[in-house]
Amino acid sequence: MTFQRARRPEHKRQRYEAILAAARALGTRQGVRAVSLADIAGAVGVHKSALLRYFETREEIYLRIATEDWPDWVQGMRARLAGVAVGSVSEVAAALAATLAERPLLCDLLTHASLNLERNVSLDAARAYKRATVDALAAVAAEIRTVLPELSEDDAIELVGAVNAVAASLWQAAHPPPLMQALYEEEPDLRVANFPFEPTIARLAETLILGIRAR
Amino acid sequence: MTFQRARRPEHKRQRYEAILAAARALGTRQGVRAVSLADIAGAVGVHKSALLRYFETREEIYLRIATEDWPDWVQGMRARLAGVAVGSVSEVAAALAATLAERPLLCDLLTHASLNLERNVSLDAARAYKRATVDALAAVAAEIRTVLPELSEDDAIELVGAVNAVAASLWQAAHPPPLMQALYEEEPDLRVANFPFEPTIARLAETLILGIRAR
DNA sequence: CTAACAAGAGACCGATGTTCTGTTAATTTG
DNA sequence: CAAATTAACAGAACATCGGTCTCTTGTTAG
Repeated sequence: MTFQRARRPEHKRQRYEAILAAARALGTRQGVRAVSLADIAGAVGVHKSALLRYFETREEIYLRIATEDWPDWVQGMRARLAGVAVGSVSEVAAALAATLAERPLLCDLLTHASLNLERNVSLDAARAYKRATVDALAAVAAEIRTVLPELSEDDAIELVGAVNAVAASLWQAAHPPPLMQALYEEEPDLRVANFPFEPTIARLAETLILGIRAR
Repeated sequence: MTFQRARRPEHKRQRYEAILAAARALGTRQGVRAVSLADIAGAVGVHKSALLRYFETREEIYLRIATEDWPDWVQGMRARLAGVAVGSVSEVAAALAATLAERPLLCDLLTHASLNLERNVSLDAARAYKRATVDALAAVAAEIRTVLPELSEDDAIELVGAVNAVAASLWQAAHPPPLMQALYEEEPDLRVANFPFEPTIARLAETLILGIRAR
C-alpha cells in the first residue's frame, strides 16, 4: 500500500478491494467462522474501525464476497461444460463437483450465508446477494440443459440447488475443528463422511440426474 | 421446582433435565442461533452461571440435545416404516420427510452441530454426539433396507446422509431472518426455495432412491 | 503555503460466553 | 434440636467480539 490514507476515489477502491482480498485469504485459510474484524484489519494494515467505513458490518464483507463468487462459479461451470458431448451425465456431475471443490470459500459461505450473513446487513446488500444467487442457479441450470436437454428448467434448478445444499453440508463435515480431528484419529469409525469431497459430490450429482430421468 | 438449591442427586437430575427442556423450547421457538445462556437461565429460573455447573459450555447443552434427538429420530422412522409394503419407494421418501419435518429442532441442529457445536465441548460430549450420529444413520439405513432390500448398506447410508444434508440446508432456507422475509415479500422471485419443506424433502428422497436404483 | 475535509486511530459501549468469589440453603451430625 | 458443613447458587468481574463515537492528522485543492 503506497498511501496511508485513501482519499482519492481510486485509492478508496484499492482499499475496498484490499479488504475483500484479505477477508478472502483469511476465510479460505481458517474458515469464515474463525475470522474476526480485527483479523481482517490486521491483514490490511489498518484499524478495525476503518474497515467499517467501507462495509457497514462484518457480515456485509463476506456477503459481498459470496455475491462476487456466484458469477465466478457460473463462469467456471460454463468453461468446464464447453465442448462436453450432449448427454454426458458423468461429465455434468464431474463439472459440478470440480467447480465447487475449486471454490472452498464459496462452499463455506453457502452455510454461513443462510445462517449468519443474511442478518445485520443492509437491504441492498441482501438484495444483491439474493439476486446473484438466483441468477447463478438459473444460469448454471441453463448450462446443464445445453448438455442434458432432456431436463426441464425446473429439474435443472432442482438439481443445482440440491447439489449446492449437499456441498454446503459436506464441506463443513470435511473440515472439522481440531477437537473432532483428534477424535477421528482415535476412533476413525466416528467419521460420518470419511470419503473425499469432490468424488462424493460427483457421485451424488450423477445419482440425482439419473433419478430425475427415471421419475 | 419445589427446591431452591438442588443438593440431592435426584434434584440435580431434575434441574439438568429442566435446563435441557428450556433450551429445547427456546431453540424450537426462536432457533438455536438466537438463544443465549441468559435466555435459558431465565426460563429455568436460575442464574446464568448456575447453568455452567451442569454443562461445561453453552455448546454442550445443544450438543447434548442433538445427541438425544438422533435416537428419537430413529424411533420415529421405525414407527413410520412399520407395516410399509416392501418396495414402496414413495413411502420411504415420505417417511424421511415427515420424520424430519416433525423435528424442527433436529433440523436446525444439523447445521449448528458441524458449524458451531463441535467446538468448545469436552471430548466425551463430542464422542457421544458422533456416536449417536453414526449409530442413527446406520439404524435408519437398516430400517430403509427392510422396505427396499435392493439397496446395499452403503447405498442406504449414502441416501440417509444426503437427505440429512439437504434437510439441513433447506431448513435454514425455509426460516429466513426478518430482513430476508421482508425482501421476499417485496420481490418474491428472489426466494430460492419457495417450496415447502416436507414435500421438497420427500421429492428429493424419492429422486435419490430412483437414481441409486438406476445407476 | 494554507485551509478544509475526511480517513483512520483509539477509546468506548453493549452483548455474550465464561470464571471467580462470597453467601446461604439444604443436609448432616453431635 | 441446634450447630456445623458444604456445595449450589447469585452476582460481580473478565475476555472477546462487533460496532459507535470522537478527535487527530495526512492528503488534497486552491
